[in-house]
Amino acid sequence: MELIVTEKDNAARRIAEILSGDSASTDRQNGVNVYRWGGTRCVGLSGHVVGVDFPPEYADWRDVQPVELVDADVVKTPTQENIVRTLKQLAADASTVTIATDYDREGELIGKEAYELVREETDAPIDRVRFSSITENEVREAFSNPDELDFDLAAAGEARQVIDLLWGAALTRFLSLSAKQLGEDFISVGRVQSPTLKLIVDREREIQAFDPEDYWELFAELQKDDVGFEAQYFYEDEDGNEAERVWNEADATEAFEQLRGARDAIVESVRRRSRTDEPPNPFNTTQYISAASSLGMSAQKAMSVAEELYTAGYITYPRTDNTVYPDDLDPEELLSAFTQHYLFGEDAESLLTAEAIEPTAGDEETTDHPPIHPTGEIPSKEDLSEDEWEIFELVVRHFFATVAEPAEWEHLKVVADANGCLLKANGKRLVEPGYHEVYPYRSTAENHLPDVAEGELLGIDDARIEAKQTQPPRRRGQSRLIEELESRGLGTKSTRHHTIEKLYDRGYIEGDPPRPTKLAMAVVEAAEKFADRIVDEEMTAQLEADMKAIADGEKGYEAVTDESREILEAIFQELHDSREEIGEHLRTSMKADRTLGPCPECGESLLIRRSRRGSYFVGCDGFPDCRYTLPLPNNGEPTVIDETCEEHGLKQVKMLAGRSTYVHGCPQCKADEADEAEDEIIGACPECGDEHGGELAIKTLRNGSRLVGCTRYPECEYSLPLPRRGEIEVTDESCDEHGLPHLLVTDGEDDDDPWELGCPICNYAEYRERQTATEIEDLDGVGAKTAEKLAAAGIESLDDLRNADVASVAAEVQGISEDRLREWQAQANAGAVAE
DNA sequence: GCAAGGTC
Repeated sequence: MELIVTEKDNAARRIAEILSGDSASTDRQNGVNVYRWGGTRCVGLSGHVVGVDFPPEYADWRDVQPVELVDADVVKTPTQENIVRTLKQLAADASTVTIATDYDREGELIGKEAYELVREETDAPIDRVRFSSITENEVREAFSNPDELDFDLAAAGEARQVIDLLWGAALTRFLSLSAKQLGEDFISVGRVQSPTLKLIVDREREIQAFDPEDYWELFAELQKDDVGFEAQYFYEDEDGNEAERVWNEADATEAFEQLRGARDAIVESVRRRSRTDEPPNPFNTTQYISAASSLGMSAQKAMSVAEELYTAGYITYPRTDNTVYPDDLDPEELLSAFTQHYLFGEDAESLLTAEAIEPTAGDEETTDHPPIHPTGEIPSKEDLSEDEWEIFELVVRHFFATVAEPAEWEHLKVVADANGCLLKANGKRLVEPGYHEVYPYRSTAENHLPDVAEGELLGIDDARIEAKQTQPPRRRGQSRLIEELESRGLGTKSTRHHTIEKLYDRGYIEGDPPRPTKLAMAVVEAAEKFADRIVDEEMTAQLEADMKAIADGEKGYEAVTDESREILEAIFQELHDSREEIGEHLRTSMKADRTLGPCPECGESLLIRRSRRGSYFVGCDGFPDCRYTLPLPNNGEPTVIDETCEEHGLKQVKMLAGRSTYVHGCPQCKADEADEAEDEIIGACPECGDEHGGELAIKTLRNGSRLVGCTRYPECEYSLPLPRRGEIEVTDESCDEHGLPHLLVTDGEDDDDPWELGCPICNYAEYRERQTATEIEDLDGVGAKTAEKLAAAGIESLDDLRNADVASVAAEVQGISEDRLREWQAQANAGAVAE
């Protein structure tokens, strides 16, 4: 039997289709797809199926000195046991094995991992094929000219794995131990995440150190006949450049007086030029994320939607660095796939009428995957969620744009002299819309100026002066950060968005655009002082150079990893004496991130704390001497924001709970409001009204939540949730079914359009129903398609998922692994706790 | 429980 091993199931299926001429059948073995035709079997891995780690005796952080990790062994253990078992079973019966993992460094290493697993079972020959896209020609060509595994290239990847583990684990443990943070709030550092964090911290330092400068700008309205247009004052600076900002007030006032005295303005010059506006290059991952972000999608969301569309077969693989379409992509053919479509048809037809179709191309041509483009298979809009359709359309239109004509703009610059003051006005007009006709994501705003000629006299009106200040540099948004990481060679197409997400999870950044926490500033400071390499992007550059040397056979794996161990060892010698100091610095900063302000009872600080049961509350730093506390809401993670409550001098609290993130405000105010609020009785309790006379009342709790609850609480726990915000009004209307009055919620901002909540029992029932309908799709990486598949397997709500037998669901649903399901199950359970 | 890199 001949065995073919690919990097992922999707690749295995497509290769099987090509090589078998569509005759392959699918078996499930240990829950893994195995494609079979004739005497051939083809199986897909799931990326790395083994992982590197320390031997078990290093597992306990308290028993092992972090420095001991520097010289510890590193062992490989299976992480995807079902796949490893299947691979070995297949290998035992194989007469030849072909490794067909992705054509890049990590693919070579994944191939070597498969090689070693196969070698445990058989001496059969193992060869390697390489192809840059899974198309009939490329695949057939590759399989008719098999090559050998490149062990040097794989060793380069192994060196990276080991160095990342040693540095990451040893320094992470050191920092966590020194700050006595061993639980889930450990303090992590790594070769990629820490320079990324430093990038964010450095920008924050620039902002903090920024000293604004005053300047003035002058404007006037020029008029030709009845048409007015704005013009701006400018002058020639010392370097002979055109400048608009006047840097001292006296000059500005003088120029303004002069401008104000102008009766008219004479046109000095009119310059027209045309500018070509080139269509975008094919999408790599970074550019795709960036485009999706201008549609308001986070990097994480953009990637999970793209993965959905990819697994469903509508777009190509979404993780790629490539910005050049492969030769075998026939743009005409792909366009033809859209000509019959009710939405895309017209655009596709018009693009096909061009004389020659020449796609744009970027600078990066790689061998792993083609740029992201539609496959030609078109989903119906109803089958996709809104986000999925939006992204599908983006990818289709982006492909259209890459084969469309450039646009042409006409720029017009008018310079006029007004009483000795020079004024300029810029106009632009889109002469040839070109690719904009099929790609509506970029601005085509025009600025029309009237037709004026040199020497013409124009009216002048409305001269004004504006005092301004220079602004600090802006924080980078997520997609801007990812672009920055790419340009600095940090991380990879598949990891950059995870890196950012990790910084959020670790409590290093908050908000959007991300801002560093005090802890992040302290971690970067500590690292800069004692282990500069870990926050320096140079470490990646050096590693890349070493990996290249290993791949080229110029350096050995041992030499590179030994050298790295020595450097790390030296760092630990430095760190040794500063442990206390570093720990203290980190702890102080962490506390600062959680501090609200003075305790009203004792004057110490009020902090966000966590009870032993895991719920958050506000407690005094003077505990146990001072036992002052305030409650917090029980959904989400509290975080301190900059706004301060003037009455209590406490910073406000924001609750991070994914989609339902909200500002809780000052916890003291919330508690006071609840203490003052009177319960308002609205009817009998449906649980205990008949028997015990319990009544339902609208209640406000000290943690800010409101509910309809029984007056016999805690004997009777019947309750219905109410919204946190807005004024609740009890109306005269009542519910036929439950006998309770209808409620009206008036939000301060939107007085005219109150929310008719209705009967609280009916409202809650409807709310639950809506929840169930969308909750599955709220899980990471689940889109409409996957939700549909899960529903077909009987999983329609989070409750279903919590109670599901993962193994049997995985066996029933194609393309969803047990691991994935387990992750979702964990998310569903975490959600249950948060509720 | 640590990293970063695959994949889902």
